[in-house]
Amino acid sequence: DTTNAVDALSQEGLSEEPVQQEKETAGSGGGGTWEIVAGADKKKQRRRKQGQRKIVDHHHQLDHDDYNDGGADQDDDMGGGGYERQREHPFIVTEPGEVARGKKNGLDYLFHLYEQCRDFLIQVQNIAKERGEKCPSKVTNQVFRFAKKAGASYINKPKMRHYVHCYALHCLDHEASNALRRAFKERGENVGAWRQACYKPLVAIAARHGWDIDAIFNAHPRLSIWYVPTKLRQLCHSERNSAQASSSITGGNDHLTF
Amino acid sequence: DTTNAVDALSQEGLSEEPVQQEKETAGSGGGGTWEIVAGADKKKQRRRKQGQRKIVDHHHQLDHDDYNDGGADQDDDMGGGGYERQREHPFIVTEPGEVARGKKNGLDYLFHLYEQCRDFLIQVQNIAKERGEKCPSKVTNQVFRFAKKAGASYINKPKMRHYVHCYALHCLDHEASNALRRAFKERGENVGAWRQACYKPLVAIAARHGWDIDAIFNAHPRLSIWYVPTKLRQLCHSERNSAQASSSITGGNDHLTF
DNA sequence: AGAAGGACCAGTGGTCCGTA
DNA sequence: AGAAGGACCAGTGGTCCGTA
Repeated sequence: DTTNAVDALSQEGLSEEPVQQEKETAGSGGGGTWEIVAGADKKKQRRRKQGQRKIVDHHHQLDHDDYNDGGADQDDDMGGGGYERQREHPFIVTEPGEVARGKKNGLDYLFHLYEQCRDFLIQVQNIAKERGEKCPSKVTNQVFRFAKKAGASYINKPKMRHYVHCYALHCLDHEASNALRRAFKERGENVGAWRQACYKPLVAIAARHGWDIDAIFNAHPRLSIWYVPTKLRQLCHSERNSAQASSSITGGNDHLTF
Repeated sequence: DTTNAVDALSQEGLSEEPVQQEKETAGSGGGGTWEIVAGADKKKQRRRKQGQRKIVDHHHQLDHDDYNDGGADQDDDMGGGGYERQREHPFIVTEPGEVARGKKNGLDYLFHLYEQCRDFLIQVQNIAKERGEKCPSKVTNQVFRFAKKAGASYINKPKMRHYVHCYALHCLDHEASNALRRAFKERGENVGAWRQACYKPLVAIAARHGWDIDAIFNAHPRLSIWYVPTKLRQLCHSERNSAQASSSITGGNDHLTF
């Protein structure tokens, strides 16, 4: 029931950013060898590397074809002159069934990405079983790599992990999820605000199920393949503790009293 | 039912080896800087580092007490003069119930280590649940670290992983496991030979269960906390393929024929 | 400001191989 | 030779932060 019709929900074309190349590390001072010897704390330095100034690589403008294989129409302001790298359009809060207009993607499309990842996982699992190899039960790095190789370059780990709990609400309480989307769209809230708001109803669901958020995820066939996000786990934990504290004050009958 | 009585099965005292210290890396040639610059293939080199000659560190003989905290009786030949580091006695093939004599450990003791690991896992799980953290379902590095901190220095990952399939046979077919031990003891075989022989009956069990060795492990409450060893998985896989090939020749009714 | 994602990092699973 | 285990390494889960 993962319909391909939903693919139409994604806006054609992608957001763009200039492709940039890291500057050659040619002698950024005087004695290059000294830097290697002295750079004992490599870990700190590795991060800082990114901070070095970058320049547009004009060579790549020549063999343009090697890079522009996406087929997405480049119908907009490339006036800058630099070569453009593509990013997905940002999400906006849409009602169920609503297609985002302009250079935006809607939430049905977001949730569709989770279904696509599931499909990729199933493929990875089938290949693993065929080969008699270890078979992942969750969406792992291996699955993200597979998705990328299969051409789904718009799927990436940080994005999928970022919205997992939103997808969880969508799975576990479709009506509540839809209502939340409508409310936040009406109020003109941005995606970040909607995303934050998804935590609360999930914590309420957890409360009704003995606070076992792992069991809740695992009990749902489509959700069970996703790792429980750290923040959701932490919220459930601290909320459980608060709930126990207040119920023990009011004389509630949990294991802390009597 | 993890009885403490089994602890008595381990021989008191431990095998010993001199404590040695890695030589200072002081100028192993002439131009130290060149080595760093030229040593592009670090990964190969790191292994080789271990191969450097080592010397006994006589300083440590002075503050002896800091190291000799094990309490195991040092009643044997320390004649060498070097400080002694402890190792577990090697295993020998023993019958069920038999206690190994001399500086050896028996197989009941080996299997008892698996039960101990299970206890440590349960403790780690309880702590994680209490804190609302991710809860391991298998014996992970975290569990081995916990065991070590708890004083069970004789438990380590390479050893436990090495004999997992032997423990699997012990769990899944106690009678076959016991019979194998008696046979190999009688024949005077060493532990390595017995260990190798444990694979075959496991593959036979897998054959009877549709070759799904993961499902077999997971179905057993004590075995499910252990990762399926790579070699056992591979054996099941290749044996399944051979079995299918031969049954399709004989006209067997599996999914490859008709 | 809000947002997408490359790339980093601490700690993992797996086991080699230097040790005795 | 047979065996125990320190320590290594490739690839993981998790997410920061440089990018636009």
